[in-house]
Parts: sequence; C-alpha cells; structure tokens
Amino acid sequence: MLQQTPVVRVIPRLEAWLERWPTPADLAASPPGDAVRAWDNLGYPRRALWLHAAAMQIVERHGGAVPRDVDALLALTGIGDYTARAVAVFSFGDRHPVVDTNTRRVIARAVLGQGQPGPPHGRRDLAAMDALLPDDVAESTVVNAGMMELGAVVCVARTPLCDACPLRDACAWRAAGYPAYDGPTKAIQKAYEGSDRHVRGLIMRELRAAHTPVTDAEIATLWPDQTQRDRALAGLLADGLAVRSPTPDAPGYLLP
DNA sequence: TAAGCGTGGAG
DNA sequence: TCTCCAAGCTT
Repeated sequence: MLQQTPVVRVIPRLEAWLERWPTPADLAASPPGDAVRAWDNLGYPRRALWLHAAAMQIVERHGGAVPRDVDALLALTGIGDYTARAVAVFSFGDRHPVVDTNTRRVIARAVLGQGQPGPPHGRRDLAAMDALLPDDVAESTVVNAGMMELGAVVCVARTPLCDACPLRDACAWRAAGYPAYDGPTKAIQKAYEGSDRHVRGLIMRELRAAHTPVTDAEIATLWPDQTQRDRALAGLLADGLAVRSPTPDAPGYLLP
C-alpha cells in the first residue's frame, strides 16, 4: 500500500484491510476483485491484484507464513527491492539495506552533497545504503528506520528543515552551501488530465462501485473519446483488473 | 532501460 | 491554477 503512496493515506485503509483479512490465507480465500474493491481509491489498483496474488503464493509456497528470506520475498508478485527488504528488516529484524525514496534523498544530501537523488538505480542504491549500515543487526534496523524517517519528516523534498536536522553538522550538502542540483533529472511525470491513466481510473471507479456488469454503454458515458476508451479497457482486461461478464444475458465488465 | 501505471494533498 | 511528489514494481 505504501508504494508511491503517502503514509497518512494508507493507515486507515490498512487497518480496515487487516481487520477483514488478518492473514495471507484469509486474503487468498477471497476473490481478487474483493481486494481491488477494498483497495478503493488508493491508486495503482494493480497493487491490490498483486497483493492478492502474493497472498496465494504465500499459502502455496510457504504454508501461509510470510517468508523471511529476501529472495523468497522477491519472488512474490509485486514485491521488489524495497518491499522485500522492508519486510525482512522491519518485520523479522534482519540486516539488509532498505532503500526507499526517503533514504535515497538523505544519502544524496548528507553523504553525496547533492540537493536531490538521481534516478533510482537498484544495485548502486543498495550498495550505498549497505555501506552505511552498522554491523550490529539491532543497530542496523534502527539505521534503516532512521534514514527513512529522517527523509520523511526532516529531510523532505520541498523545504527540508535543515536547522532542526540531527545530521546538520555532518551533512555534505549543508557543508557545501546547499548547491543547486545539476545532475541527471528524474523522468518527467506526464499530465494526468486526459491521459490513459485518467480513463483507466474512471473505468475502475465504475467497476468498483458496480455489483452487476458494467455495460459498454455505461462506459461510453465516462469518456468521450472511443479510441482512448477502448485502449484503456483493453489494458484493464490485459492486466486482469477487469473481466468480461460470463453470462450472455448480462453482458459487460466486472472486477475479477 | 525506460515507460507506464492512480490519486490526492501541499506549496 | 499548476507543478511536484508520495515507504515502487513490472514489462
């Protein structure tokens, strides 16, 4: 849920989610569409599908217990470098480098003296964080958490609170006089308004609200451009976020 | 490797 | 208003 999503928006949804599905087996026993509906407007609904798939994999491969091994975690659908290590570190207390957007920003500033992190680079980012971790396992988990928290609360993207920062006397960026960032720029985010993502979002909102098949006519009311509509719907079908109604008497589209 | 993938809040 | 950005992942 936290992938590319602010913490404050996740918390209430997470609590409701865990009340309904306390274990992976509970989630795996529900249809994937229920997960997509409970996901509601958190964004990137594929994550709900992936989480459901991961729950099924955890039941099949690991007897319903979330694995502790990073490679086993990485093998789960929707679990990447960040999430796998976050689980291994924060749930199991093991020693691995956890690198998220906050960590990358703190390293860029405090260590490299740059105002912003460059584009993410998996191996290099992991190695950079690994070099900062103390050997002691318990201490390493605190450093992992501390780097993330510092980036989330103090060393924030827009207006960092440098005067209140516990690293102010050790920060390379501060020591260099806060030079403007001139390195490689991160990929520009395209406009959402009128994009395919926008149309997909409109269709998904309709599918989540409906408990009977959504017809082509209803989808047609959501967006004027048929070509773009068709492309969005085809994408949702390909992603498994929508399925065709199995009953000929009630044609249309449903959550899986 | 780079593009595609939602949504909403803050400055 | 508009731009940026938010505990990334997959193809």
